[in-house]
Amino acid sequence: MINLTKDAIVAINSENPASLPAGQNPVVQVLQVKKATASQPNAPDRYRMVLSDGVFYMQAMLGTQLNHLPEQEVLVKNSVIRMTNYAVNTVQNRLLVIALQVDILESSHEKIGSPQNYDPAKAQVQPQGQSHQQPQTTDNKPTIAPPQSKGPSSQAPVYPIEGLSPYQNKWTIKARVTQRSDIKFWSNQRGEGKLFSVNLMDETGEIRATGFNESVDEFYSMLEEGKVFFITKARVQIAKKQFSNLQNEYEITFDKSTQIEPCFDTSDVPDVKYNFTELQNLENLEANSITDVLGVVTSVDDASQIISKSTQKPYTKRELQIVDRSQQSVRLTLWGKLAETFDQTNEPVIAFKGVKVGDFGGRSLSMVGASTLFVNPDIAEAHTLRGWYDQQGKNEQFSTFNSSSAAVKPESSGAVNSNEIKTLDQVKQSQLGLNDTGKPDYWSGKATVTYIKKDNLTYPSCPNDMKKVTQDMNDKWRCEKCESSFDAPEYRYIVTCNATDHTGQLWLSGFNDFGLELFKMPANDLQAMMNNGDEAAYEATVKNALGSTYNFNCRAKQDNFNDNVRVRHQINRVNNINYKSDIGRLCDSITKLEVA
DNA sequence: CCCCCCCC
Repeated sequence: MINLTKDAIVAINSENPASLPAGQNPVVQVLQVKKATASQPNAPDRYRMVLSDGVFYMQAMLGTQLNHLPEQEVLVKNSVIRMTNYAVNTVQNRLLVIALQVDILESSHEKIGSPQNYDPAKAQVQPQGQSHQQPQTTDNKPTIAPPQSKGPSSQAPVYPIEGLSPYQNKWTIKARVTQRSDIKFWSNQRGEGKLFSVNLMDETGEIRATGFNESVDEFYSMLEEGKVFFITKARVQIAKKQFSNLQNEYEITFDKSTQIEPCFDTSDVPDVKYNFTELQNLENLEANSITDVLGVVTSVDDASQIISKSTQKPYTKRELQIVDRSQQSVRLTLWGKLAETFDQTNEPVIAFKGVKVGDFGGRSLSMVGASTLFVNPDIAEAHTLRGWYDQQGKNEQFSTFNSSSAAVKPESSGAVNSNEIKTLDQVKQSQLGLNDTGKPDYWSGKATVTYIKKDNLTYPSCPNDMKKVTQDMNDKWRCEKCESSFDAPEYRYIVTCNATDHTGQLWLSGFNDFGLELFKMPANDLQAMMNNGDEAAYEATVKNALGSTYNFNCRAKQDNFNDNVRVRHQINRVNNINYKSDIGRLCDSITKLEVA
């Protein structure tokens, strides 16, 4: 037999929630649970409830994070629940409970008692906000300590971020600034102004807050990253999810009445929380999703300028290579001021929060608006990674994602860790590609193109599937694979070349991407020179490509040719030499020679 | 009231 908490409704409505018997989390019966009419088209569903202690009942709402309970019919009419975390606020002069965390004690139970509507006027309850939060582990802890300072903290009780919504307007949050943007100036048809935003976090959740114009002057310098503040009297609005990757349906806008003051008792306000994805598992995430990663930065490119195709604006970018214990390496792009000022040369461990997963080159990462990075964070995972990398990771091979097959075949990726650059002689001596399994080996090497086979450098291909097409009797180009005909083929490169380094030479074959890099023009253009009889231009283009030096990323695979086993080296990708990091690599190998 | 997050 379940007992409802005696006088729970009176206590909840009183100014002193701790007056609950023995400070317990109230056990109440849900007399009704119904989906509320949406206030806005894209607003999340909200569930209204009527809660009873057997004597009185009152209106309540369910925190949206608990929507799954009624949706999965775990919480239904007449369920008995224990509210382990809830908030009370005034909406249109009526008191409303928002259940933030509940235990379902009984899913369905007969109605207990004959409760009456609780009338706050009769009970002389002041219609003012209340907050009540108790750790789930103990039933006897007092409620949140009353704020000591004047100003915002005395305006309204401290309220969990998770419980904020447009339905209540009297609250104070106690939150840590986990990220602060630059001040941004905008100008459009509707006017101009400046703004900034911060990410705020407490034990229960995160929310983004934005300040415009005067609020920038008033609050920007104060809201330093990492510090904790009491914030009150700001607007809570539906978040535009397409622009936010924080886990909150709402966001805050500071306005003229907003009050913010620093808080020095910060022990209960968490730092940034991470939910790291191992780099190898990035292939399981969808492109454009947002995640956190932790990696050792093994190389840092120079900053460079790109022009956005859509806005024609220039942006500074800088690419890093990061690795982790999943033996995976991935490229990560920094933008703007961060790209310009990033200066980390000692292979730091960096925690990235809220980076965007892209599918360029298989998988890539990019910092976006709400992303943050933390160099050498003092968290357990970072220390573990540091130890592993220094002791063994730095000598290991890392897989890279690659555009054709990384997402489905991790074994097909290869090493491009600059530590793993092999000489061509090493490639031959270690007989890469020759093994019993028939599986390819992957290698990276720095070499110079010294010879290119001039005949059959291009082939006419099908625009649909890149397969070779042949000219039929009607001068149409026919693809046997997709059974279509075309007026003209799309020429693609198929390059056979000789690559040389200081230890020897090797035949390599590469395809269209390599040809584009090598000749700086589409295969159609090169073929046109041939077709137009401009053999000199053709020759000059090929000759001009000789002497190109790259870091080659190759696949070595054996095949049988006239009963002879031989190894073919196919170019997966070439990278231009980053001279700064290449010199570092050469210096390292000189040091190793000296030691030996 | 911004809301672009880029490029290979």
